[in-house]
Amino acid sequence: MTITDVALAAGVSESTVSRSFSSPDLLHPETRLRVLDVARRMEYVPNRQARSLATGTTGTFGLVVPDVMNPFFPPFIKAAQARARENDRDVFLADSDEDPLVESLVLKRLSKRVDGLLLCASRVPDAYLLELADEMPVVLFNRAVPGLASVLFDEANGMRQAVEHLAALGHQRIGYVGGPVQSWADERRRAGLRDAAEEFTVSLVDLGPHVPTWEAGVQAADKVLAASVTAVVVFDDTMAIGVMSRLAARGVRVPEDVSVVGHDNIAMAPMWHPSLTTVDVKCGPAGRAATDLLLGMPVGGPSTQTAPAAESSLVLPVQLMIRDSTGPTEESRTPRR
Amino acid sequence: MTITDVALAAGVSESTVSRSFSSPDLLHPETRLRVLDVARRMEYVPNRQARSLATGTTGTFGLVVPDVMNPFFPPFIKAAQARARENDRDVFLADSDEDPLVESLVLKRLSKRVDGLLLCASRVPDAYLLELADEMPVVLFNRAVPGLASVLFDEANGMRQAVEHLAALGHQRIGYVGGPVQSWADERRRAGLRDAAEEFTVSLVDLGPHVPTWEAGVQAADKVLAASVTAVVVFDDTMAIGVMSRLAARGVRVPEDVSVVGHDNIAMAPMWHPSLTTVDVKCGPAGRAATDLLLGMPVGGPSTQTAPAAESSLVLPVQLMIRDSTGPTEESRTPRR
DNA sequence: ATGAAAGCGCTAACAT
DNA sequence: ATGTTAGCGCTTTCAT
Repeated sequence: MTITDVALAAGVSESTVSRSFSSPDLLHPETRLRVLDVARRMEYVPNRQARSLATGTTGTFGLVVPDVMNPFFPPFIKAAQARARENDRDVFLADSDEDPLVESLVLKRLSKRVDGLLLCASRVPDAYLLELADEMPVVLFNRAVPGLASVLFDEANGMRQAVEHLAALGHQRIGYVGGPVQSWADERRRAGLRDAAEEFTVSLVDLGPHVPTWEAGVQAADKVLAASVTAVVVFDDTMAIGVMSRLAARGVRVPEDVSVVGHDNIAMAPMWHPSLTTVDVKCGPAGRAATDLLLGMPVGGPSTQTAPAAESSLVLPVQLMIRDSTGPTEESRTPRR
Repeated sequence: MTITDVALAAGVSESTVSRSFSSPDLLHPETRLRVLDVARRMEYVPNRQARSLATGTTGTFGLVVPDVMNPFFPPFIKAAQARARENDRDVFLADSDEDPLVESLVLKRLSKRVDGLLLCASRVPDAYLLELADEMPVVLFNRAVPGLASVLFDEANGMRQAVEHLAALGHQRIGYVGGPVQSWADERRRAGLRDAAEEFTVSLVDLGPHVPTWEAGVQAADKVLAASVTAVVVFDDTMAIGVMSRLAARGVRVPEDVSVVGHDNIAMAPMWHPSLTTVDVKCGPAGRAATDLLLGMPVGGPSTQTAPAAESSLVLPVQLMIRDSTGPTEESRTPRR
């Protein structure tokens, strides 16, 4: 079933058939309807790759994540592909395995086949991204690069809320179990923590960078104990759960002995015992917003040419969810009256 | 950079350039090398969509899952896309939202743009899948249809191991918290449980079908209690954790009062307290195997024509992981000597 | 072993 | 408002 078949059957030219699909308003409504009807009857569907060749667009965009298995990303992925489909687009998914090298390879491959790129927590250098954005629309998620469009969370505020909360509970020495090196979010959170620590006059102990896995959390727990802090902020919930697991195994009570704050509010956070106090970020809405941003950009050109990308950067609010894993320190515990 | 540019620069015809990429062995090695060198120097990369038009293949396949957010799928997705990339393919990801209607729509869209389809736990009717497989390679995961290639787990054996384990612990009345209706895996497990219950002479209580979410597990927990069983097998780990959460909230001890067995061995299973006894299935290897199966099929034709698909169906072994959520019943507890 | 030429199915000027 | 025509970049007979 090609456009020619339909044209013949409908007694019109190929252009007319083409137009009744691609630019309906250029046609007499009656003609369009008739053609569409014939097409439907013949089960004709325009051939995407042929259209690609002719137009230079693909109706496709690329979605790159560091690790599909990290529960932080699936809500974003789900929302992004849903939004894409609603706009008649398909999405190539690629996993970079948390590796900048793999990521750059993936990007090189994909960039030839898509109209735009949605990059999650990208770990490649700014320059590389700027170059990419010079060829096609690029939207960053959880990573900022001056001049590029991005969807971010208000990391500093999240950390401020966490520290404020812990300080209010009487904690004076707070540890930070860091995330991956090269992670923009981790950098931002470190900065946010530093500022907040100063603001609320608590001391901050850096427990180093980690890959964002449960195992790394387990490993970090011992460092938490060694650092003799009464509270710890952890890069993400997965690690926070690892920390709590190990703490429990060592007979340390949460929150009586150590308070734990996570980040992301993944599905498991409220389910864990004790339920995890965490910075709630809305990944679904973020995925939707990022996709809309991308779809709103003119295809075929640099993502920077039309709108100043800085304008199209979105900072989503975050909210500390206070649950059972944080509590007052022993000393500060208010005596019952 | 088009093939013409390279041809001009290398002083050969377009055909020669084309061949040096697509059918290297048809060329004089020297020519091929020279052309390839020029191409590399010019940063020429063959245009996929143009090739698509000419050959009718796309270098792409579709991966459809019911729910990206279900932790069962990410390992499969990760492995599949990795394997695809290793074979110079890209993958379209689509989420069907556990909805057969959405799934069929997605399938209709994708089928025009891919060389093959990898369908996870598909919920559409057999006939629909057979029709699809008549047009292109199709591989099923966690779903069997006579005549179609699939990658499955040995569901019956998993359930047999679970029941055998529980029976050995002295349980005589076992509940089953079922999975989604329309789910092939759920049907198989039900059948496996029935057989095993007979074999080990225990009675089985059907606690009904559920959507595979934590919330559904929470909800099912009360039914578990009402059914006065001493052990329960749950469709998947996510639900099993929901069951345990609610059980704990109601003051019911696991495994002292009720033993719980999950399915899938998701990352969270060993982390939960008590750690979850579960049927371990290898989703990563399954994803790899399924992708290999798909890539091994001749593109452009029905997936059934060459090899009898039944032959190309893979049943992967499963292994019960015994952890803390299962224990002997109070009565059967061996007295200390 | 290589070249010439005819498309693959569609879109987009350019006519009319 | 619709038809004509010339490609988009590549592959693939068919020649040589």
